[in-house]
Amino acid sequence: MSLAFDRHDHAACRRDALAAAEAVCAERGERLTPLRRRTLEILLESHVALGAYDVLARLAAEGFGSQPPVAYRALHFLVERGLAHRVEGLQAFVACARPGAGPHEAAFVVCRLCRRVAEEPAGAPPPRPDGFAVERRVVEAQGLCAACRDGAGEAP
Amino acid sequence: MSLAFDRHDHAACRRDALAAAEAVCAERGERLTPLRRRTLEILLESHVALGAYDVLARLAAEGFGSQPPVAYRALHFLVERGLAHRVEGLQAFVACARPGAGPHEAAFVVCRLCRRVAEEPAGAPPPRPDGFAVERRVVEAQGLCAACRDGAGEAP
DNA sequence: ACGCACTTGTTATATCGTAACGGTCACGCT
DNA sequence: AGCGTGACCGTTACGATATAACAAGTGCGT
Repeated sequence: MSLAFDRHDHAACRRDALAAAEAVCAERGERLTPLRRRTLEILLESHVALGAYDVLARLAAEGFGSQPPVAYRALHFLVERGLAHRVEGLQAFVACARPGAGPHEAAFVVCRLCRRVAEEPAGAPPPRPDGFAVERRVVEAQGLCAACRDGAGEAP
Repeated sequence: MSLAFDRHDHAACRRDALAAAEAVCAERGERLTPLRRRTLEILLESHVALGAYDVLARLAAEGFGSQPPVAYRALHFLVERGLAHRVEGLQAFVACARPGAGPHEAAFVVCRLCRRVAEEPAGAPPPRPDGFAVERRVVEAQGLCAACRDGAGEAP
C-alpha cells in the first residue's frame, strides 16, 4: 500500500510523524524547535513534494524569516534525521512516510503532475565497481499516478 | 567492468560514441550539427560529469554562442537520443557509455569528489503503486571511488 | 553574571534552467 | 529563380534552486 496515492487516515500520518520526530530528537539530545517542527508540519500536510521556496513562503507568512537559508536549514535538519526526504527528480522535499526508522534510504514513486510521492522500501543495492564506497542511493520512478492519468491532472 | 573507474582504451570510447551518434541521427533523419557534435565530443573527453555551464564555457570559447540555451539545447538533444545522460544527483551531464543502444535508462555510480560516472545497466524496476505509469527512472549511487578514497581526491 | 553552543536571521551571491523572440540557412516547391 | 517552411542557433531576460558569510538572539550550565 502506498499512502500517497491511496485513501488513508492522514491525521494518523501526521500524528505518528510528529511523535517520531519528538522521539528522534529527544533520543539524540537535539531540539525540535518551533521552526523545525512547523517545517515538518507543513510537509506533513500532504504527501506532495514541496520546493524549498514553497516551504519558505509558508514559513515567512507565519512570521519566520523570509530568506532561503531559513527553509534550507530546517529542511536539511529533517532530512539528515530521516524525518523528511529530498526528491532529486523534483528538487523538492517530502515528509518521511516511515518515520521513527531513523535515517534511512528509500525508493520513491513520483507523479510529475501532482507531485505526490509514495515512499517504498529501498530495493536491492545497485551493482558497484570495485572499491567504490557508496554513501547514498537515489532510486526514483517518475510518471503519472492513476488520478492524473484519468482526470488530466487533478489538484494536489 | 566500469569504464569510468578502470583503465581502458578511451580513444575507443570516443570513436564508438561518435559513430553511434552519427548512426542514430542518420537513422532518424536528424542532424548531428557541429554544435551538437562538439558538445558530445566535450562530454566524451572523459567519464566525468560536466555541468551545463561548464559545457557552455567550452563551447563559447570555441566560437559558439555564449548563452545558456545554446548548451541546454544541445545537451537535451543528446539526452533525448540516448547519447548522453543527465545525472540528477549532480545536476550534470555525461556521455553515454553504451551508445548505439538507442534511448535507454541506466543506473549510475557517481563519485562525488571527482564526479566520474560509471554507467551500469538499469536494475530491476522498483515496486509501484496500482495504476501508476512509470515514465522515467532515476537510479544513482553516490559515494567515493577507490582513487578518491586513497588519494584524497585526485583530479578528474 | 558569564561564556558557550546552538539557532535564527540577514545580505549577498552562486548555480542551474527556461521562455520568448529574431535572424539565418537549407531545402523543396511552384 | 523566387518563395515558403522548418530547423537551428543566437540573443535578452528572467525564474528557480542553493549556499557562503556574518550578526544577533536564546538557553543553559557553571
